[in-house]
Amino acid sequence: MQKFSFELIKKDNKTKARAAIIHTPHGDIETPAFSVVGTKASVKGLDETDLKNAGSQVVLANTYHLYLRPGVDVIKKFGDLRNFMKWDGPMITDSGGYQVSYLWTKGEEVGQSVKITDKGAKFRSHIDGSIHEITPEKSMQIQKILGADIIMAFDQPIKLANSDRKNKEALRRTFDWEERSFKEHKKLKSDQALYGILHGGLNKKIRKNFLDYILTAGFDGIAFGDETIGADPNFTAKGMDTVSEFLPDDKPVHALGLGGGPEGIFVAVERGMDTFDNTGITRMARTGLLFTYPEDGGLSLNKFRIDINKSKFKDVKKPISKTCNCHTCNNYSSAYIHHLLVSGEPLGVRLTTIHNVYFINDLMREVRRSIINGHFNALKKHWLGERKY
RNA sequence: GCUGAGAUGGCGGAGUGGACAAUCGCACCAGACUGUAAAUCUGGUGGCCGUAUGGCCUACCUAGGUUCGAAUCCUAGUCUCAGCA
Repeated sequence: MQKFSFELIKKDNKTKARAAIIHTPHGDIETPAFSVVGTKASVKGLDETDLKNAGSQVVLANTYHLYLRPGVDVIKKFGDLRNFMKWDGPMITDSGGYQVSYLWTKGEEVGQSVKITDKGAKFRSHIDGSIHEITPEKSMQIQKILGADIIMAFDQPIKLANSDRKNKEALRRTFDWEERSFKEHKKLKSDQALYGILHGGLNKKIRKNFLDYILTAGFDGIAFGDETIGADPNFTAKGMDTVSEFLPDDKPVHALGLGGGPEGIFVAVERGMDTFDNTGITRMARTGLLFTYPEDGGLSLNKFRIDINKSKFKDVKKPISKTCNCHTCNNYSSAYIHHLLVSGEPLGVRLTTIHNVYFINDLMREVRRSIINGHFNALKKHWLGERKY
């Protein structure tokens, strides 16, 4: 079984964009690459065959959700998550830090709460209300059982809406938690690659300090975190610009929750990101927002997507995209997809998800090719025109 | 044919004399969707005054009537449904 390693193939000479191969015990990831999100050991609507056909190389799953259900004991019986869900390629798991401290904002509003102390995060299960605690150590232990090739340090994300005092505390705690994650990971003698999560918002100094810490500590990779890499590409650019120039050549960089569709991708790739995950790709598919290529009329203005729910598609014979080569576009009309989604037919979700996942993977392949061939900027121009971020 | 119930906006369905341009649901339209408690969420939905906290018009089967005022009360008509035959 091959060990985890990062092999740089080609660097773009004008930007920080780079093509590489992340070698993992369960296969290679040719980067830049998108990791599809299968939080609860499932990419909603798709199985392994669908994912492979859509060009997916790696799947991200979630510690928080799988810990609560089905529980680590069940996964243990299957050896690891990969066997449980029948995915034989590389996997990433998130540490659960994001979920317990961020996704619970909604819960807090209705009286549920998460108590975060230096020890860890105490929270109530959204499934049955039972009380649980995840500490950095426990997150590492759970992630070892889940058995992904790439795992994340346990952190407490900064929230822009929070007070400076609260964020300062979160940052200090995150340093501490990541250090403890690292120690526990060593103690467990796991061959998984542990990424340190890079925080600091738009503050260049904090970001740089954090990066220095991650590098000197010896994490296997860097995960660019917090809210700055959301849905707004301009904001993403600002966040990444704080450290882009300092990213090392010998470590993979992952962008956690990179939004912004194709624009967000170009912004991130040209700032040195190798992999990224995003729930929006599959969620948008479920809600009918489907990606389109420039050849189909996709552009920044329409965010490279159409809303298949619109009644104007109800009798359109053409596929979603005439350029796309996915299973859905090769076989079905826009009208049929429109009908399936509007009628709430499960097949609709499967077909739209196949399309969006294929689209992003295809774009990533094209981006990779362009970096290797030295045409990255030309490709970017083809997609974004003269738009600058 | 008899007896009873009813007719409200695209549909279903509240309201039963002033606070009703009319609760609500669906449908429709628009928007949002970051390390997925998300096939979800938010907003709009008679017309016109560019937008409105505002104003005017047309509206609750039809035609009359009572009243300062009616979707709501009265009279007649038309239609629908249920039971009986």
